[in-house]
Amino acid sequence: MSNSDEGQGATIYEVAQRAGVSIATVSRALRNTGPVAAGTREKVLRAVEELSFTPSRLGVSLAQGRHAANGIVFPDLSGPYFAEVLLGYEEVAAELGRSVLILSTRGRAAVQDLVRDLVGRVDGMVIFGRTVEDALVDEIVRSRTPLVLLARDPVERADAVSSENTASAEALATHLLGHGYTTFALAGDDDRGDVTQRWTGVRRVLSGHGIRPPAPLPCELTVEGGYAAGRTLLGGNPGGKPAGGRRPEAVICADDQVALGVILAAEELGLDVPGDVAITGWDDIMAARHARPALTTVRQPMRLLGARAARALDELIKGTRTVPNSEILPTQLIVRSSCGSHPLEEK
Amino acid sequence: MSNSDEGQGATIYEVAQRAGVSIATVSRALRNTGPVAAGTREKVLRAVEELSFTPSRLGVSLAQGRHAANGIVFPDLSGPYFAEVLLGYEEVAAELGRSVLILSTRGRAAVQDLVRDLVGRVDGMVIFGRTVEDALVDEIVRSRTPLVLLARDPVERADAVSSENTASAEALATHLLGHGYTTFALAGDDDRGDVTQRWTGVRRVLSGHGIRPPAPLPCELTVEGGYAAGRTLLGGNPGGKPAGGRRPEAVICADDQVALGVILAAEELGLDVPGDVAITGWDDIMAARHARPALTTVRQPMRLLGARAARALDELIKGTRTVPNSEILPTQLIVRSSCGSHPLEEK
DNA sequence: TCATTCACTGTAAGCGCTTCCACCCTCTGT
DNA sequence: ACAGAGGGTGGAAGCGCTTACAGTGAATGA
Repeated sequence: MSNSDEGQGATIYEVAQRAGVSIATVSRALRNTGPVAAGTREKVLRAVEELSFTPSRLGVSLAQGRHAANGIVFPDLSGPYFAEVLLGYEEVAAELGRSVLILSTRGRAAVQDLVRDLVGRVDGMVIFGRTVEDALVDEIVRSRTPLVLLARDPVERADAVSSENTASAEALATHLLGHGYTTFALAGDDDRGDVTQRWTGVRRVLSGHGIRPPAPLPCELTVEGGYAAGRTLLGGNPGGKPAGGRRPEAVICADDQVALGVILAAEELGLDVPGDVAITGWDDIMAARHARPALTTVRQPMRLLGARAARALDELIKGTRTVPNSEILPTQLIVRSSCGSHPLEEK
Repeated sequence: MSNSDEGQGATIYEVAQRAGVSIATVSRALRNTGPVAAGTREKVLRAVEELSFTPSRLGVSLAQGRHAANGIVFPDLSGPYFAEVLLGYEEVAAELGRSVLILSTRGRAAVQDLVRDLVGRVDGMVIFGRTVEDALVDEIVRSRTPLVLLARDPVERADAVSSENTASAEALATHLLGHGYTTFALAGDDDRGDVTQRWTGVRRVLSGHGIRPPAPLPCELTVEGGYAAGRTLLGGNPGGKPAGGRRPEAVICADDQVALGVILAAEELGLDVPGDVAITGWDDIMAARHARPALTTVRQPMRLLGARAARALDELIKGTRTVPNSEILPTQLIVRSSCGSHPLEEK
């Protein structure tokens, strides 16, 4: 720490000159690749210290032909779901010595270009659901960029990690049937693959019990979207009547945020939850536990999802594994009070 | 789209060869820098198309001496606060043509090295609160890397963006006094600069009313941390009695997550909120509105915080502005029911 | 004592791009 | 008809690093 103003960073040449050696030796000394005499190493390290030298990442990457970074594309960062996944992803990536570049697509005009740019900056990518259109996904796969698809049905020659949807949806629907409900509504459908799977599970159970499954009411997967959907489904729309003419006994929501919005709408319409209408979510975000009433939902392992994606990507990048792999993580039905009263309520 | 297997991406040399021109011309044609005959441009573009050429980001960056990317360091991505800020940040950064690299420090061993690595990958950095120790911040400043500090007291020669804390804390405390409370507890103190400012505001008001301000009970700024703090403050600790010997009438929490935790603890201890104890948060995260009871809190413009930081950083990087700047965004007291009953309750 | 070996070190060729500079060749103005 | 002005282009020098490859000298074994 001799120089308090190091300016814009020294290069390996200056270090070499100061240490009286060649740049090759400096590189070797720093990366422990190839032999370096103890004395020489000493001199190099001192010069490095004195100049507070840090190798230029750009130079290193260009020479090595790798970025030591990977990217992730998601629709939105608002709401806990994606944040949690990102958390798990970043954690593992860091552990594996990779930086993380993020790209959120919501409301973005030139998604294609942004994604292409991102691809050029990383060794591998994770893409969430249907944020990127199929043609581009295909282009990425063909460019041999390691790719992991998250929460989406697999694609040829790319990995996929997602959490179980259909079976847990069946469990959820079965539970609701156990409450005796016979009229249902589905809120939220964003063309997201995982949501579609959930509806499939629900439909299957309802059909199996002779109930004609309702068409999902599309809405944005946010509290606001859920609120709007809630007004429509529960009768607050201009017509004063619910869509189907009759108010459903239970509203199954695509995720927790939608459910929270529907609860707000119900409250505003003077309906009691779950007395007048049962409401369920999906994800088990923090607010689900703290909501009034607490939300019955399906917990998915959000962090783990990100973590697994990061590991899968690492294998692909390192070439440890070359055959594509598809992983499905288990979920868990969490019964709280929003779906109706229970003798012993889970907290 | 002639070739369905492009392999690992063509270089500018191959494009040049195919177009029958020099790489200099290809570069000029692509970046519109310098004159290129119409016919030539045509040939180049065709070759680019045929090879589906994308300039290597590494090459471009190395030649231009810029990354077109910036970084952000935050303690944790769990919880809505940081996610929201990140959202605003990434949005503006993308708009300005910069990628975003993220680094979360919680539970990370070699933070220093990770941060240094990050610095080497970007044109500028945003650092949250006290995630990075002062010496390193100083080192970054000296290295002339554009730097914006978020939610933290300014440092010489670096920008700072934060939201107002002290005055709104005074408003909050004043409001609570208006309810007639005389005994208070403060929950949460993570050495975060912004929290300290909040306590300062609260203390000032309490002192001004002849109330001896309590020492904050340190706890992690999470729901779990808040729960633990709540048990201690409200009497659920092994001793069976609150810390001060007497249960406080109001618990002012460092943020909403802590408040939610304290509410859980209160509930578990059979206490009514706000009947037996009033509780307030800070941030106005989504769950605050949906909690039972709904949380009185101070809303801070989380997205805007990120957005402003991104813009400030951009000015610094572009050199549009060279003098450091410090910006403080306004906050707003949101009164809901957790602090006591009100004639007309805000929703 | 001499041919080998081997620990060290330097030279230089990339990695893929941008951009200064020089060059050539049409157009102008006179 | 001729100097001068540009438009259009290629050559080549970087940007900062890694890493064959080719030395150098000292130590080894016979």
